[in-house]
Amino acid sequence: MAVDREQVLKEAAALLTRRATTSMDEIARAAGISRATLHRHFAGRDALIKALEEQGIAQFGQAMDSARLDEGDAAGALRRLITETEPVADMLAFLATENQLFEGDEVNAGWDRLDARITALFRRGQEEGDFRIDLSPAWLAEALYGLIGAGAWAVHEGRVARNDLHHSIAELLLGGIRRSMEK
Amino acid sequence: MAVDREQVLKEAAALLTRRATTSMDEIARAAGISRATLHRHFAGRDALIKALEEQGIAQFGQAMDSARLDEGDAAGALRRLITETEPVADMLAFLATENQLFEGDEVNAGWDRLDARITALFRRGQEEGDFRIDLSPAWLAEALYGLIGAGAWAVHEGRVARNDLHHSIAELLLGGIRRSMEK
DNA sequence: ACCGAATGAGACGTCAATGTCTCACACCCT
DNA sequence: AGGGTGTGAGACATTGACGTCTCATTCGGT
Repeated sequence: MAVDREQVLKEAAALLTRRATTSMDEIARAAGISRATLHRHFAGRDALIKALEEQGIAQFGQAMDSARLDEGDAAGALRRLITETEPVADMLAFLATENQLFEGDEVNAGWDRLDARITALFRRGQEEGDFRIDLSPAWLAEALYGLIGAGAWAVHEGRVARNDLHHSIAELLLGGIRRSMEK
Repeated sequence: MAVDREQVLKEAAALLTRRATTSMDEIARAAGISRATLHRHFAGRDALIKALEEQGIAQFGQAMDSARLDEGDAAGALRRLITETEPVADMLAFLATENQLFEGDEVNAGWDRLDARITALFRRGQEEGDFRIDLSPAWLAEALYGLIGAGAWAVHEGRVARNDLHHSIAELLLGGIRRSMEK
């Protein structure tokens, strides 16, 4: 009976996002396996975290591929990205919350690559005259991560319906809060 | 030489936001004091966390008072809030990131009160026709926390200038990314 | 210059989590 | 039925952080 590695990581991400000090034992029990088995699949806590980061990065990268960031207008690409991102929102929330842990060079490099693609998307939007230029691409990228994290958290807390998530994030990011469009 | 309790808490917030497992020793050194002194001022880690939460809530509450959330239009109030919030952004980032830790009833109640005030502000904006109504006040509140946290982090990383912070947050939140104002 | 208070450095004991190991059991395939 | 694999349960030593304590030093006010 092979352990579902992906499922274990998903549980771990959910727990660690809520409480970074969650013990290996708690993670194991949440995943429905014993601590011994958890250690058989992940050499240790560090290895688990690293696997989590790697999978998160891989999934985020796939979401970006699926979103075809280079096609169409930047706003549409951003909407697609947010939609594609939804299934891995927990993972992303973990990455955004815990990216301070990045100490491995590879993981760092992997994240930098993703970040560069996001930043480039915002820059493209600005160059095409679609996005305002008084907000830096770097900030917009950080804001996107923050909103995705906040969204995942809000869903967890039941403050936002999961179905509304992309809409909530995309509309806020693209259109802001204001109802009327006059300055 | 009285230890600057407030400064210690601020440092602690910055560190703990980045890495929740930061040791007492690291916090002490970051604050420029010895571990012994840190323990003299805070009975233990739990006490430190609690003090952090309490001060964060108190400071956030003061920022809300200073912002006079009930005066003028909601957008203006929100701008004032973000401006007033800037000095305690680290604290707020900690609260927003770690509020999952809330286990003490008092702390929880205190946060709920603040959250209610923020939510009420967004609701007022909607009722006055200033804010769009397809985004729930609860989500807007979460988004605000997320953006403040992301902003504090971005400043830490040098990706955003501290002086640009309120502008970056307020403009994004109020106006969104789009340059042009047509739908 | 002096004295009390506060701090820094470090030495403990304690404890929870970790990582490793063994052994028994359940499952699967032939 | 039988061998192989994967798992659960638990024991065990190790590690690192924690909390407490002592003592020398420094700082600050008078």
